[in-house]
This record gives sequence, C-alpha cells and structure tokens, in this order.
Amino acid sequence: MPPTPPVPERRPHTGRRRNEAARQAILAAARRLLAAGGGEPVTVDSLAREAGIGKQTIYRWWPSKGAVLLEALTSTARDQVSTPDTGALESDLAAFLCDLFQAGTAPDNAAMLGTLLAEAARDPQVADLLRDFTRTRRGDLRTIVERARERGETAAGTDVDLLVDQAFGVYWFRFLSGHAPLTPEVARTLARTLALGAR
Amino acid sequence: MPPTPPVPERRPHTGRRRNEAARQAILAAARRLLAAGGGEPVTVDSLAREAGIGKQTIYRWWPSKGAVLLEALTSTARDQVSTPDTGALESDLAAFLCDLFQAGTAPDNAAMLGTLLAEAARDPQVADLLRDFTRTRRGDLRTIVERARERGETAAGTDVDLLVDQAFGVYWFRFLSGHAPLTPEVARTLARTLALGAR
DNA sequence: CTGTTGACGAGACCGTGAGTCTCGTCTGAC
DNA sequence: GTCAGACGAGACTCACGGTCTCGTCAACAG
Repeated sequence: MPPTPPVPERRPHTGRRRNEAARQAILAAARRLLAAGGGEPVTVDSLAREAGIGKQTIYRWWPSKGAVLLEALTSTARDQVSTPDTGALESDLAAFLCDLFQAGTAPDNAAMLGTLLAEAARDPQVADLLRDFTRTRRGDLRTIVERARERGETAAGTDVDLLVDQAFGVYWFRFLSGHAPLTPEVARTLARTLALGAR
Repeated sequence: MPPTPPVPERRPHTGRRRNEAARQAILAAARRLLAAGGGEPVTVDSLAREAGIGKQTIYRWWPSKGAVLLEALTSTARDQVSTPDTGALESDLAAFLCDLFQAGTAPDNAAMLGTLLAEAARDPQVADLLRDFTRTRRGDLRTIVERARERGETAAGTDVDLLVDQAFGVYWFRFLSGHAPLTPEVARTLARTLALGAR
C-alpha cells in the first residue's frame, strides 16, 4: 500500500525534498490515537496536532484520513498472526485462530479496527483497502487448509473458501457485535468443529 | 422498538394530536431512500424532503436519524426469514440459510443494511439497536439447533452459540466484504458442514 | 362558537469535521 | 545565490446532524 505520490511527473525534481520523518510521525500519531481511547473518532486535526505537522502534509501523502489509518493498522498488524505447520489440520487451525483472536482483541488493535470500520463504512476507498487486507489474511488461512488437503485430511468436495469464511466470520461477527467472547478456548472448539466438518 | 414519546407526562392531553400518517410517511421514505441507491448516504434533509414533512417531526418521534433507519429495516425484515421444522438439522439449516441469504442479498435489503451499518459505526445507540436485531435472529437459529439437540442429532459437547455464529458469521463476513457469493448452493453446503461438525 | 394547547411544515441556525487554499518559511539541487 | 517545492500554521468552504423559531392548523374544553 504505497502512499500515492501526488503526481508521477517525469520532470526533474528540484526544491525541498519530502520529509520521511514527517511521514513516520503521522503514522505513529495515527497508531497512538487509534489505540488510545475506546473508539472515539480520530479527527484529521487531532492527528495533525498529535504528529506536530500541518494538515496539508497529511493530504500530500495520503488521499484521505481513512487511508492513513488503514496504513497505520496494516503496518502493525502484519506479522502478528502466524501460519503454523504442525502437521495436522485441527492443531494448525487452533494455533492460527488463537493468534487471530488474541491479536484481534488486544485493546490497541481492537480500538484500531473499530475506528477503521467506521471509516470504511463511509469511505469506499478505505473499504477497498480493508478488503485487500482481509484478502491476504484469508490467503494465510487457505494455505493451512490446502496443506491439509494435500495430506488427505479433507474430503474431496470440501469448499475451502467456505471453511475459511466460517473461521473469519465467527471472528468478525463476534468482534463487531460483541455478544460473545473470542477466547483461546473458543478458538480450539472452532478448530475442532471446522476440522470435523471438513472430513 | 416503540418510538420514544418525548415525555411521558400524565397531564391530560389537549391540542392537536400526533399524525400517524406523518410517522408512516417517514418510515416509507426511509425505506425508499435506503433501498434506492448503492449505499449513498441518507441525510436527514433528504429524508424530510422525501417524506414531505419537517425535520423537527422526525426528531419528535425518534431520537436520531439512525433510529429511524433501523426501524424502517426491522419493520420490513421481520418475517422475511422463517424457522422451518423439517425434522432434520441439516435440512432445517439449509432452509433457514437459504432464506437468510436470499433476504439479505436482495438489492433493497442489502442497500439498507449497508447504509445502516455505516450509521451504526458512528452512532453507538444505533449499534445497540442493531445488536438487538441480530440477537433475535440468532435466537431463531438457536431454536432450530436446540430442536436438533433434543432429537439427539448433536453431540453432547456441541457449542450451540458457536455453531450459530459460524452461520451468521459467514453471512455477515461475505456480505460486508463481498469477496464471495451468498447463493442457495453455498447455503446448502454450509448447512451440510455445520450439521456434520455438530455430530 | 371560541380559546387554548400542542403537533405540524418550513427553514434559519449552530457545531463539528473532512478536505482545500493561502501564506510565509525553510531546504536542497543547480 | 536562486528557485522549486515541501513544510507548519491556520483560515476557509462545504456537508451534515441536530436544535430553535415561527406561523399554521387540528382537537378538545368551556
């Protein structure tokens, strides 16, 4: 998700150069604000103030507020979830889901996600970026399931995409609605029933 | 979800009475606008204009814009999904999920839900109301699963809540992300794997 | 019939927040 | 040294949710 350069001109660049420190300050401020409160909205003004930069500098690097927040999320969420290879589907799933639930309910990340979803609901561009993000996560889980298929652990007609979506669906549904917990025990139970349903 | 009377005074009421027609006009306008475009936001002004009433009349009957939209949704979504009783878990699930997927992806309802979710993301009160709504839908599905348990179709340790959330999770996840379809065939496959996983 | 009460449509108004514009300053390539 | 252009600061516009006011209209009391 490279921040869009405002215009990809070929003209040789003169003048003052872009300040990478400012870019990092903005992302760091976004992470702090997203993680700070229980979902209170992050405004562009507060973001600029927290980063100690001018609003215009934000819009020089990103097309919208949501794009900043999303990049702040993805740059931290990357590598918080592993794709384990224990040799058996159920234990692979259990490990993956434990990681997912833990990373996804840690207060900082949860506040980030909540704010970000509110942003995505209003800004289609952010929604697209968020879709890209979830696509890679689904890909990780697919990898696990397909390894199991190669080992012959799943029935021939198993719908891998559906299995993956059952797992993420429980996560997102409970995360959004908050009506039931996302504990490691739930992760293990879910892993067991998914592995069972795939046979 | 009775619209909150502005103040429950005991003083005998004189003066002009509330206009039920205006209330219905507002709800009808909300349904039209929600269903109209591909998620373009419904503003209070557009709602008042469409209904041919004053903004203040909206706020006399509902606490916020989101509350109106949610009532418009629930008053139409009620009774669009049945709780079949075919005598077997898998076919009950299949029927329920087919209904859910069909009602939930009909263009009108889908546009409604999308707009409503954007509203819920910003307005905690709407989020609460939406939670209530999903709670009753989960209750419907729970009924189906518990009937199966009484027939001895599920294993003793089955986590009914988790099973329910797997079903709704797939629906919401795919609805929100739009990365995969919600066809009757998917509903049947999901019903099969869920019934299998519960044994 | 007449007066009082309160809902009504219309629309001015306010606060907030996203995004743009302007300005004076500073930095680096030439 | 000069000039393009990125910077911080902050004024500005616009859209939208929600409130307030006003003149009108309908239902009840007397």
